[in-house]
Amino acid sequence: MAGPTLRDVAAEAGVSIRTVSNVVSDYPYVADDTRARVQAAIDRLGYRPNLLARSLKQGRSHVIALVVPELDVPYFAELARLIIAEGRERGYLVMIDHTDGDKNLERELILQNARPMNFDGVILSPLALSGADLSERPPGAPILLLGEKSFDSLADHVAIDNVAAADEATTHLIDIGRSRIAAIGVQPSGYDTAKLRLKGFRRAHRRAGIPVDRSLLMTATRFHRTDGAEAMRRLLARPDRPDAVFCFNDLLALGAMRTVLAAGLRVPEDVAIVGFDDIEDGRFSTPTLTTISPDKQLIARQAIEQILTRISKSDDAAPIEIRAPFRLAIRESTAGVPRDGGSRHQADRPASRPTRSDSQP
Amino acid sequence: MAGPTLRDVAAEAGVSIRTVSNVVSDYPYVADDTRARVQAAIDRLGYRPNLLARSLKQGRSHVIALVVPELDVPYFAELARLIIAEGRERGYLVMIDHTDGDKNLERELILQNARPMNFDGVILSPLALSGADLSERPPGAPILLLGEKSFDSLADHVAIDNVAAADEATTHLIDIGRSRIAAIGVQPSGYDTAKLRLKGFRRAHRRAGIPVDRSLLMTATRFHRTDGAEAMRRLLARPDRPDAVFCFNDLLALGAMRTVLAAGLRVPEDVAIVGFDDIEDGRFSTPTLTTISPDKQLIARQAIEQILTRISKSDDAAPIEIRAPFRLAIRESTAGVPRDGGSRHQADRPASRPTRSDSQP
DNA sequence: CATAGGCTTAGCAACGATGCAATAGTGCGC
DNA sequence: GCGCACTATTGCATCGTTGCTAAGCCTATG
Repeated sequence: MAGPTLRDVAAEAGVSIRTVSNVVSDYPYVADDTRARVQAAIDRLGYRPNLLARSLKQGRSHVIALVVPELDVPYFAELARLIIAEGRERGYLVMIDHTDGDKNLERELILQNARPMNFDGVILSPLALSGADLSERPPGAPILLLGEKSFDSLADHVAIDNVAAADEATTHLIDIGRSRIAAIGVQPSGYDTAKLRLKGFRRAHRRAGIPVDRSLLMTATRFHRTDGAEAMRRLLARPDRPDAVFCFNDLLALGAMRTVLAAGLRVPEDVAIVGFDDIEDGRFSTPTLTTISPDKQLIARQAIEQILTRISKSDDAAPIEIRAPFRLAIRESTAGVPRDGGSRHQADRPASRPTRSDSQP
Repeated sequence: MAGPTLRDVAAEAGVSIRTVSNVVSDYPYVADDTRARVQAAIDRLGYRPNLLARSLKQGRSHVIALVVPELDVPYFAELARLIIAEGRERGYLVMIDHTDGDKNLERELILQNARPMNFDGVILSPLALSGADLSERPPGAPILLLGEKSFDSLADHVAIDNVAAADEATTHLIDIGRSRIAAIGVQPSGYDTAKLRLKGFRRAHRRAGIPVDRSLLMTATRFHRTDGAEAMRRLLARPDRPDAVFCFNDLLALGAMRTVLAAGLRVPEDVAIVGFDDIEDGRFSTPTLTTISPDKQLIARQAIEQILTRISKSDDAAPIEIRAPFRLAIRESTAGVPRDGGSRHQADRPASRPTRSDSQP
């Protein structure tokens, strides 16, 4: 169970523990034949350094934690994968934990006291974390936030410009001729993401001179398919249903799409849909989903790079804010089909989709 | 950066380090007032035990690794979430890593030498790992395999009965009147999962007295949507296209479904589709996806329980095999719509789906 | 009154590694 | 011939914690 230690290798090679350590850590002043002898002993015994002991001594674990609300939400899974990969390239292990939505407060607290496991840093994708929570954090491993700018930045963060992105998505709906546009994903309070996306939604309306119908702002406690489906059901039950929906994430959008289609309506002809996040599902739904596509690869890289900088330099500089790029991926769910008023049941399903503004894998 | 240690607390409380340790670990023979004094000091300083040091001393890290091929494949993400949760309940941290498909061999090897991080155990979901690879593993942390029975079991494993499940899925297609049934996901070699599912597929045919058309067995190098879409494209290009498809996982099925719908055909009327895994996407696709639904919750629990048993008892008993239950979730993609020969373009989209054998969230 | 036994506290060594710096041995220049 | 720079190897202390065990005290019991 215990595995060989430096001591065992030293005995095997007939040198001191220290010399073995020197070989392992590539210390230059080791005679060639000694090095060879030690290496042979290492191979023979199958020695592997005990990272726990090394970490303890060095005061650094080479592990960073990634905390997301829910790992099985595709956006987070995709991001987690990229962050793990980025960390690995730099010799860091990434430990994932999830807060399960609302329980986050308690979990968050545990993570702010994250010293226990000796994470060298924590990358946190907050749901309902306030600036106050952050400021109460005891000094320890650096924290980096993914997503929203949490009030007065008390920590680094990496995010796309949510307002601009939501604006662009909404403007796209306006551009294809929609005017009764609903929003799904509005949050009661505290959730920065939703706030910023709503802000962009409003801004687009303002610029286009279209009033926002407040009754079309649908709240969603969580950002799952089922919430999107439910919100859309409420929307369809109204006499004056919307002709487009901007959903604050792709899962909401896919849930909403399901409801629209199951009700016998067409997407985008009757209801155009735009999502947010560009998860893979949306590239294979029917119709495929128009969505805001953040550059996840870049987000992952910048997050890791920035937190490693903090770690290595114990950098006390002011928190920085990193803007990652995004683009609007236009697909079939808004397919540029012009709004044509009453002819609601004109065609069957088109045999092949006409426009394809975005590559389909 | 360093945080207070036992020593600091001891000084603060005016007792020995050992006594503080006794308080922290709930040793019963500590005088009440001493305990109170120490606790106060702990609170005042914000002391948190250093788990690295504790692990080093105890020779146990309370971390287990979960290695999956790809974290952003929904099935694995869902499973990972459950396993993390199960581990957490038992005081274990679960560290996730992914092998990225084929690179797995090298990564696997690293993980078999997983001692570095001092994982107490490794839960591995292998893609192309052979029994030989396993037997070469140096003795160390116990390994548990998720999924297929890898030849002569050299490690515990938890899995559903893939042959029976594939059989049931295929039989369902036969029961609703299909006879030209394709399979998507056949693997060239070495991949146990695919082999077993193909075996069940054949068995169902044999029992029903229907010959298997080998040209309908579609290989797929990976199990992604795009592979399913591509395979289905090849199938549809044939003059004698199939009337049903059994896909070896849900992603393949969703990709295949996309292709069928984009070609202007109907699911299930023209082509019925069954998947495997029951990922959430399939419950919200249109049509919703009939699929084999393994009891993931139970798989996660049993995997954690079994590996913790091995860890705690350093149990040398023979490897055991745990069968998790599954069921066939019948949804719209096979919706019991009877096969009606030529009338391919009969109806428009049904306004509301007729049968609903499975709950829709 | 002596002794056993329970309570309470603490000292020491050790987990496996590395930082620091000392000890030798060699070759070189002046 | 001596000091100095450089190479090669090593011992000791230490990271923060816990296992083991001793020591002191107090109470109950024969």
